[in-house]
Amino acid sequence: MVETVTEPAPSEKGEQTKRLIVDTAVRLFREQGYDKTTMRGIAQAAGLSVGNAYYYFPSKDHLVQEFYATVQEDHAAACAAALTAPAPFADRLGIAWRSLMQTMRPYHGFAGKFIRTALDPGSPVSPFSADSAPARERSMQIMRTVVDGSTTKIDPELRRDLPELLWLCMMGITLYWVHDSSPEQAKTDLLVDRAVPLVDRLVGMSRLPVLRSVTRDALALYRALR
Amino acid sequence: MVETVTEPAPSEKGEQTKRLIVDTAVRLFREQGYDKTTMRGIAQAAGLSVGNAYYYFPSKDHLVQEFYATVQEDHAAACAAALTAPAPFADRLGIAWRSLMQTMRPYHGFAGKFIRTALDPGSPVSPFSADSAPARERSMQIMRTVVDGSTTKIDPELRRDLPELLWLCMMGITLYWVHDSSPEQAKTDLLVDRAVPLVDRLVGMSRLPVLRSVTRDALALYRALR
DNA sequence: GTACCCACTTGAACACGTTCAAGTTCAGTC
DNA sequence: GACTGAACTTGAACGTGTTCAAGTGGGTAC
Repeated sequence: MVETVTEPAPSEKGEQTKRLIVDTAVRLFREQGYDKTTMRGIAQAAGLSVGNAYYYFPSKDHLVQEFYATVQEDHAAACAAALTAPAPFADRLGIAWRSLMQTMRPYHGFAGKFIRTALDPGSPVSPFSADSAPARERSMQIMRTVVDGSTTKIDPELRRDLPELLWLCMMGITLYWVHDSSPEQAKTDLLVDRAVPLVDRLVGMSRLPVLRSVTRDALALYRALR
Repeated sequence: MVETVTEPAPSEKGEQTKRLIVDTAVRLFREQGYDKTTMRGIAQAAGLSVGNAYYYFPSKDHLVQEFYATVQEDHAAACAAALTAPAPFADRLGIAWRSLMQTMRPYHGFAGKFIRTALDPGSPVSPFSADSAPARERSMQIMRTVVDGSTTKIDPELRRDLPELLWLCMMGITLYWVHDSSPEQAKTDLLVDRAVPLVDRLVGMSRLPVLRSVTRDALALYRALR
C-alpha cells in the first residue's frame, strides 16, 4: 500500500479503519464503477460516516489512486514470473505490455473516469505528480526489468533511458486503450502485438550510422524536457 | 460557431439567447477560469436562469467546448497569413505549432481543468469524439495546409497521412504543455523549437531504403488503428 | 376574439463531493 | 481513579452541476 497521506503517528486502530475504507472503496469501484460509487456509499458499506473517510483521504480521487495501486500490483505480479529468465527484448516487452492489457481489461468501463482525474495536472493522482512518485516508480521498475533482462544488443546510451521511454509508450497505449471502443478492446491488442516488434526494430536500428545522430538528438531533447 | 446541439427549429430569439450564453460563459472562463465559473454565475451574468442555460447546452462541458472552439479559431487566424506562401516543411510546421503556443498561453492555468474533461472518452468534448468532429477537422485542416504548402520533398504515401500524424503530435505537445509548470511554459517552447527540425529530419529520412520498410509498417499500423 | 400550441423560461429540488465544529474514545500521567 | 490531550468519529451544512414540473409569451388556426 502506498502512503498517500502523511500521518502524525500511525496507530493500530487508525490503520485498520484506513484499510477498511480502502478495501470497501476499491471493492465498490470494481463492482459499480466510479460514478455510481459515492462517498456516502463507501461510508455506508464500510459502516462509518462520510466525514471519517475524509479524515484518512483528502478526496475521492485519492481513493481512486489506491485502486490504481492495486491494479499496478496485479500487473507486476502477473508478469514477474515470466520476466525472471533473460530473453530477447521483443519477447520481454511483449510479456509486460500484454499482461498489462489483461490486468486492466475488467476495468475498461471504469477507466474513462479514472484517466479523467489521472491527467489533471493539478490532481495529486496524476502519474506525473510528485505525490504519485512511488506508484510511478514501481510501474517504471517493470520496464527497467524488461530492459535489464534483455539479451538483445542495445545502444548503451539509449539503454539508459529506454525504460522511461517504454513507460511513456505504455502510458500512450493506456490512453489509446481507454478510448478504444472496439469489442474486447481488440484494437489495443492489435496495437500491442504490432507495436512491440516495431519498437524492437527501432531500438535495433538506432545503432545504425544513419540514425545515430537523430537518435542522440531525440534523447538529448527528452532529457532536457524531463 | 459549432452547432453542438441539434435544435428542432432555430428561431431568431433562441439563437440570440444561445449566443448570449456562449459569450458570457467564454468571457467568464477567460476571466476567472473553469472552477470559479459556475453555471449559476454564468446565468446571473447573462441575466437569465440557470435552467435556461441547460435548455441550450446539455452540460457545462459543452460550454467549455465552445471556449475551445474560439481558441482554435484564434489559432487558425493567427497562422493563416504566414501560411499562404509556400515554404520548406520545417518552416511551416514551426509557424503552426509556435502560433498555437502563443494562442494558448493566456489559458495555461485554466487548461488543466479543460484537458481533464477533454480526455474523458465518455465526454462529447473529447477531441476524438464524433460530437467534436467539426472542431477536430478544423484544427486538422491547419496541419493539412502546412503539408500542402510544403516545398520539401516528402514520400507520397507518408504525405497522405502526415497531417493526421502531425495533428496527433500537436495533441501530444498540448498534453505536455498542460503539465508544463516551468515559467512561461519555457520547456514547451523548447520542445517545439527542437521537435520541429527533428520531425523534419525524420520525414526526410523516411524515404531512405533502411527506413522505408519500418515507415510502411508504422503507417499500416496507424491506419489499422484509426 | 378565442383557443391552442410550442418554443422558451423559471427556480425549487436533487445528489453529489467536500468541510467543519462538535462530539467520543482511549492511552498515558499523576 | 480522575485528568489530559490527541487520535478518531460524527452528521449537518455548503456549494456545485444537473433535472424537471410548472409556468410564460407570442404566433397561428378557426
